[in-house]
Amino acid sequence: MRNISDVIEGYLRQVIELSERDHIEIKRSEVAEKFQCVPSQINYVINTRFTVERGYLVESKRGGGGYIRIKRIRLHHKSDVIAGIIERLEQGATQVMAEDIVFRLLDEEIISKREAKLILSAIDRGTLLLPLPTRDEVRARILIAMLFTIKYQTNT
Amino acid sequence: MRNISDVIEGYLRQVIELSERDHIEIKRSEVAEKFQCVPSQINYVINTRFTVERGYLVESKRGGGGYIRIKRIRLHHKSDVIAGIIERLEQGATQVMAEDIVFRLLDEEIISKREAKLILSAIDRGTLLLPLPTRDEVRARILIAMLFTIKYQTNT
DNA sequence: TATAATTAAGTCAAATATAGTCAAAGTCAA
DNA sequence: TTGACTTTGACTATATTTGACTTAATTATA
Repeated sequence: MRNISDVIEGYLRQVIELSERDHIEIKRSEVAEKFQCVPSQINYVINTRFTVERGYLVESKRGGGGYIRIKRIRLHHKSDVIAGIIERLEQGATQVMAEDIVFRLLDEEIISKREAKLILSAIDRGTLLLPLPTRDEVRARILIAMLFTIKYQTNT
Repeated sequence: MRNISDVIEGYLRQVIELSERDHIEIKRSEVAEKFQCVPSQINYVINTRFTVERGYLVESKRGGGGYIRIKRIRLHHKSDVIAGIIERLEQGATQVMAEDIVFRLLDEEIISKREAKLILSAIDRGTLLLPLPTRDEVRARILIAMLFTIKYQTNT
């Protein structure tokens, strides 16, 4: 038997997922009613699961017509870092340049260690095995393609 | 009669064996109850028998709805799948072939969804932008390089 | 327009529900 | 009879649930 907090978390996530907008609005008392719990349980779920660190922003209003609004946030930081990198990549990328970029992304915690290794292996000169300057051009295109993927990825 | 730790170990192994999923979830107190022992005995069994070296991964959660989750990790399976794929890749890879491989890896839970997207973006014909047959050769090399990375990766 | 009533949401701490750690005591085979 | 392994339980750490009390916004009323 699972705990009710996890169930409510799952429900809210799903509502957000299915929503067209980037935010949802709920009535605390209604959700509490739906799951047969006290209203403050909803606060507990929100405070422990829908945090900024996890990519959510929460606003609310009390009184008549009150609500709790949960918004998904994309860290600007990440997008900006990637956008800047892509720009510099447009001219082609040597292996050293590419490696620096990958380490930077790792450092900024935009990619994981495993992803870093994956990317590095793909852009290695020994892997591409093409003559210059084609090699640096292809390397840049591969890196740009992967960065785009990371940039526009949904937060799951 | 054997000692209770061995009995509990056998029981847990069997539960894992019979489970459809690749992991099981137990309640420490329930298992302790079932075998008439103190709860910490379960920790002892897990710490001495369900270790990473023996191919298990354990996670847990305290508090209401808490659990201990034991996951079987099949290192060999993974290696074998990858080895088989690499062999077939030696001749070069069309985009369709490569995509099939990535989906297979995703299905086998050898790579994550995000990693799959990353790989797919790297090997796309629009990314490589090379004439055939070079393109298929380079694609195969990139894929092989990434698969090697995944295969020999340490479990962190 | 003040003020009171009503309607929501927020806070916080106690009670409860689990799991983890560690060391002392016990067991058993070499 | 010693050393590795096992058993046990007191104590700790963490997560969830619950409810009393507080705060804020809106609506009704004097």
